[in-house]
Amino acid sequence: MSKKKGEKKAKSGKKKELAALSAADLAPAITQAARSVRTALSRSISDSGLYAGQDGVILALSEDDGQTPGQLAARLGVKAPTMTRTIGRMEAQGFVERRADGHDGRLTKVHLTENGLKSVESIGQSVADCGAMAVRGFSDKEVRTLLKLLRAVEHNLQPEADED
Amino acid sequence: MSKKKGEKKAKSGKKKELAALSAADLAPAITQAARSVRTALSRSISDSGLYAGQDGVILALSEDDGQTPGQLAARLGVKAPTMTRTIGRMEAQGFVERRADGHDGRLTKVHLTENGLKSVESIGQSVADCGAMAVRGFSDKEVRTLLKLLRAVEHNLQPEADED
DNA sequence: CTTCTCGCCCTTTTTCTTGCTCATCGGCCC
DNA sequence: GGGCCGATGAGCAAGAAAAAGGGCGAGAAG
Repeated sequence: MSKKKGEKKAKSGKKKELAALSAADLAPAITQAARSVRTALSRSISDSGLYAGQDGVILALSEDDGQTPGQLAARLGVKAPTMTRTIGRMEAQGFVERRADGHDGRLTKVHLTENGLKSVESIGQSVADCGAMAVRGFSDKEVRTLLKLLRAVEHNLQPEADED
Repeated sequence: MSKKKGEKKAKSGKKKELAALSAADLAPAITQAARSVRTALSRSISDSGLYAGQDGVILALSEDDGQTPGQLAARLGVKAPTMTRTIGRMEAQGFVERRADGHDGRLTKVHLTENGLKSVESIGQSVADCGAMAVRGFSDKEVRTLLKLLRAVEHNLQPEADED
């Protein structure tokens, strides 16, 4: 697998190399952008008493209450163990609560508590505010383009959903 | 699905609200996309023996060897303590080594070891490969647009660089 | 037809890492 | 000597992978 491209600047004269260079820059770019978003969002929602990554659980539950950890994990794009621990912490914080499903003993339904329900709009506002700050100066078309490309990237990187 | 989005507050009915909704979707989208990139990259470089986040150190050092932790942190967009710990672990793994600067006692220069130097091309290949997979099906123009928007987002979220 | 066992699914636990914030220590410049 | 900058340490949390626990259902056997 020794694909010695040698020096990066040793271009073979193919335009594909230029695209490859851009693609190589994409991973760091998206990582840094996500870190910035994460940090900004973390500060926005810290006054609500929760941490980055918990906001998605609140919002997902506000749309469909009583989801299982697996559903939440799939919806938010994280692994099940991560969701389990996040739920456990949010339960300790009093935002959500776990209820055993009567029909399937292996299922656990996650419900918003009153406290969690009250924080929904605050969280939504913080997320929207953070997003608005991120796209400050963008045209509406640019925002939609960014959104579309982001989702395409996410779709391209799904290991299972490789329909190519 | 009962998506009662307009239920939280009575909006004023301006077209700006539509943009706000897109902006609200941006934070989750970029977070999930970054998670996918991080996971894919982590698997790509795991056979090189290092973890996600360490690749940037290797590549940055391959371009300019002997940088200080602070320079690396600024370059990779992480905080100094994070870089310190990452460097410490990579030093234990044998990829980099710390050397005290003779002129300034408070500075620490980070250098690539022979082992680290050998992994440079493999890492660069993994990053490029991951980026290429992420933008599969994208036109060259779309890739550049995504890159540009990503950097603009990052710039918008810098607390210090608030030139507004 | 009943019952038991095996396999699968979902959840949870554990261990590793990155990343941030706050706090500390040490060396340099004024 | 005092302030400042840079590096480091401690504590908190997310996220991933590997593995364990428990329940449900289907299929085989009586």
